[in-house]
Amino acid sequence: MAATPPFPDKDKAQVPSAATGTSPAKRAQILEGAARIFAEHGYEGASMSCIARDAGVSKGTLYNYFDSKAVLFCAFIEQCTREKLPLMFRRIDEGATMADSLEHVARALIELITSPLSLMLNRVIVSEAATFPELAKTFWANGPQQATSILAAWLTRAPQSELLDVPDPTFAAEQFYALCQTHIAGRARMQLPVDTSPAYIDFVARSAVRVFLNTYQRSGPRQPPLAYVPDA
Amino acid sequence: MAATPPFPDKDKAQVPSAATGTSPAKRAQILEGAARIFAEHGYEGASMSCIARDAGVSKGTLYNYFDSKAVLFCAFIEQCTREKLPLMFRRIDEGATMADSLEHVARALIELITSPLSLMLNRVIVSEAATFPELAKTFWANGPQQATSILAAWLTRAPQSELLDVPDPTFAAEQFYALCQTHIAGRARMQLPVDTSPAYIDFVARSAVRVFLNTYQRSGPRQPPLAYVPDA
Amino acid sequence: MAATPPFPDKDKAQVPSAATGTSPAKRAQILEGAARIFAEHGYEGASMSCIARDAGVSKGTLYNYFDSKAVLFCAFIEQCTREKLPLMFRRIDEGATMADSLEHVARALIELITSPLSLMLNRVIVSEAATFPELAKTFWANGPQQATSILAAWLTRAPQSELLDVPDPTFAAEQFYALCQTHIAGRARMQLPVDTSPAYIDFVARSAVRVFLNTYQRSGPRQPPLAYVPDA
Amino acid sequence: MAATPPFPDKDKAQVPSAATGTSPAKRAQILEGAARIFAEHGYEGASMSCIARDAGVSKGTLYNYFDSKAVLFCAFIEQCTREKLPLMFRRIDEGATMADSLEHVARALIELITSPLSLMLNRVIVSEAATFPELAKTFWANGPQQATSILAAWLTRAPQSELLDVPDPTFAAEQFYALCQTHIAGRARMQLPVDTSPAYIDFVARSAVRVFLNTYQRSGPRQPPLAYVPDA
DNA sequence: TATGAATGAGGATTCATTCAT
DNA sequence: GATGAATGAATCCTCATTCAT
Repeated sequence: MAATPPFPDKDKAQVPSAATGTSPAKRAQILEGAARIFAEHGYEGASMSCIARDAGVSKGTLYNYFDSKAVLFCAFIEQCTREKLPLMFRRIDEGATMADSLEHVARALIELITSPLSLMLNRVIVSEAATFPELAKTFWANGPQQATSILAAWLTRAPQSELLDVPDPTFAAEQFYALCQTHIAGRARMQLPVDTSPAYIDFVARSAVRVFLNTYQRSGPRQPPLAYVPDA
Repeated sequence: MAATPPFPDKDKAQVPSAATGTSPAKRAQILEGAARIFAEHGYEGASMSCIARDAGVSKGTLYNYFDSKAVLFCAFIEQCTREKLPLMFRRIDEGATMADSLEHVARALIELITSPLSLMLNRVIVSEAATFPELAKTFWANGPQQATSILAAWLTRAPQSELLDVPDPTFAAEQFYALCQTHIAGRARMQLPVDTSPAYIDFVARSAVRVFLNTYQRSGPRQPPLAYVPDA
Repeated sequence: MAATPPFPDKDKAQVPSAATGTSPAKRAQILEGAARIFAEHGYEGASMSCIARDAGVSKGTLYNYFDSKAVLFCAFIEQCTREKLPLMFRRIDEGATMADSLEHVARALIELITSPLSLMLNRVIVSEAATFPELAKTFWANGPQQATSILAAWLTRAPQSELLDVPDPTFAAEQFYALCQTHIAGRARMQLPVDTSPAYIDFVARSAVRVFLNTYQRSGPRQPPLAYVPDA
Repeated sequence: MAATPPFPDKDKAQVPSAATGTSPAKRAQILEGAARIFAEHGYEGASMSCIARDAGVSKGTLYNYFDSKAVLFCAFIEQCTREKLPLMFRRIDEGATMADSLEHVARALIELITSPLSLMLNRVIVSEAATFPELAKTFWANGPQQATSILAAWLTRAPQSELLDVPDPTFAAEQFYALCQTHIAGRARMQLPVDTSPAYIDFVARSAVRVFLNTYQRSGPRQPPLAYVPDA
């Protein structure tokens, strides 16, 4: 029974080949349409006709700019990932104290993690991770890794480096990043209802900072854990 | 242009199906095939023909046991989620000290999070969360929520409750759960290469415990952060 | 058994279709193929593959021109009904006498009723009347109703109105129409063998006229009934 | 392109063959289920599973009693046609006058023609006339032909034969039968709305009688045409 | 004999891709 | 370069029929 061809070879699009289209404006127009459709329906659920219609071009033009659905999908993910993700966490807003600065970071991370763009990219990349492994790498490098790198670098810079005891800044940054995901991130990724009120985000952020500093701050009294009071 | 295009519903109210298949063995056989295909290709990418072939039954038999692809998918997810996930984190192995016990928990959580079953469920549920929101709920209840509930309950039980200051056990458990995901979980979800050596997992586990206890332990000296030494 | 079987509607609100095909020639070509297959096998018995093969186009093209089998079926019936049926009985050919004129009408009606087109439409419309009630309306309006309307109008126009006593012209026309169906129409509808020789049609037509005028003619001697002599 | 087998050979069921079932009760039970399903969905639209379920037997039993769907369909039509149709017009109820008697006949014919059974048989037989030509013959013989035969015989029997001048009784009966279909029968066959109030049926019946007798009655004055007054 | 699970060809429909205009 | 009609393989699902129990 070597009969029916089992699955379409999604990733045979290795040859960058033809793609004769040249107008950057039209290319961008197509990518915008692709973004809307892929974001809503995922890779398998999106159809090239839909994308063409949404982008306002013909299917022929689509194929002039992108050799295949797979290539278009990758281009879309790469573009979002490279151009939009990094903008969401570029630098650390310094606060009055180190704790203040870290709270800014924590809130920024939570916002990054729960942003529609990030969640959508997470969703489509996770679901196509086996088919397009490159996309996961790019996403990781431009999203989580960039954020933790910035934080790790900050941890080792004066003046905060004076106050901290951080033997492995990368790992410490990743712990902080993990703490910022408490309760919210996993649920958001599965589109389960989540409390994203500013008060709750603030609580999560301050809790993350407190737990982090209780370990990584060089001296000073241990801070007791926080508790969430919804109305506060 | 007289008529609206008439829709040939005709007699949908037949309820011809209701899955007449009854043999539990064959049902299990089908679910096994479905597991392989859904796990590899996701919901949209899997075809009923493929599943039938893989399960060693005809397409007709598939539909004798499951009314539609959606129903089969849900049955598969529900079964994995209800029957296999809870087995992966049932109880807390007590150690000599509270830190030992928490290290056992941390290792168990990391293993749960990085298990192929859990990752696969995560992947397909995330990618179909919009279509099948119930599945996310079930997964959450049987996986992460169960784990954190068990941990939260343990935190409030003597003797460890004597030694801890945990105003919000659920949140504390979720912070611990988040800490256990440091570095590993996000990468694993995207099928990126990940260091899952026992040594590294041990390091992550002990780091989580240390950070956790530095905040939630009622008294005692602050423990300095750990550093990973790969060769150790 | 948690969840209700989720229905994967997902995104039916796409309106991906709307029949993009535009070439009238190809549309006509498809309708011709559809005519042959629907006429022979009826709605349920016809398959889109067959129609595509017969029309000499691919299945995809079929769906570029018609959104579904139901739409194609309706288009086919509507076209036949609107464009071809009315041509078969447009006006009344006046004869030397009123009886002559009515005989022309009768023969035209019998030909209409027994024409392959009319019989085919009758057959498929009757068998799908419950599913596509609009088609029956359209057929009736363009076929029988048009014919009886024309006749009813003629009955009330001078000079024949002078000679006739017709209190209810519509009903009178329908009686005449019914008389023209004597012996032939019912059998033809069931594809039973039928004597459609000109001589027999002539006999039926003249019998209808005679019976009709014996009641509706204002004065003059009653005409005795006719008898059919096959050899004549 | 002698490629795909175009249509299933519906009528290959010539060999009466196996059909090992023997219990007449079970056979009747199956036919009752078949009646309901075929009546509602037609031949193509009915499924053997549906029929089995509706009849309360297994599919295996179905095939023990009837070799195929085609055979079952024919058996169902034959049974209805032979056993139920003739009961609907068995004899002529004599009235005080010949006109009275004919009015009884006319009303009985109209009721026969518009009865659900007759319309259903008409529908399914017409739609499958090409596939099962035998059924049309049987239906005709047991329905319209029987009715017109009885009437033709009555026309030639004393005392009415004395009063009538009927050179071709069969044809005369068929004209009467045709007149009884005025306005109602064609519409009913297409499931178009039809006035079946007793008053209207009465009007149609009396009109048919009047028109008939104005030609076929041996003597007496011409009766003027009737007009329908709904409220009367 | 009665059952109903199993079969697999065939149904309507979709969609990535090509190519003549 | 842009278009969109045409293609046909692949999709989910149905159903007449068979056959082991």
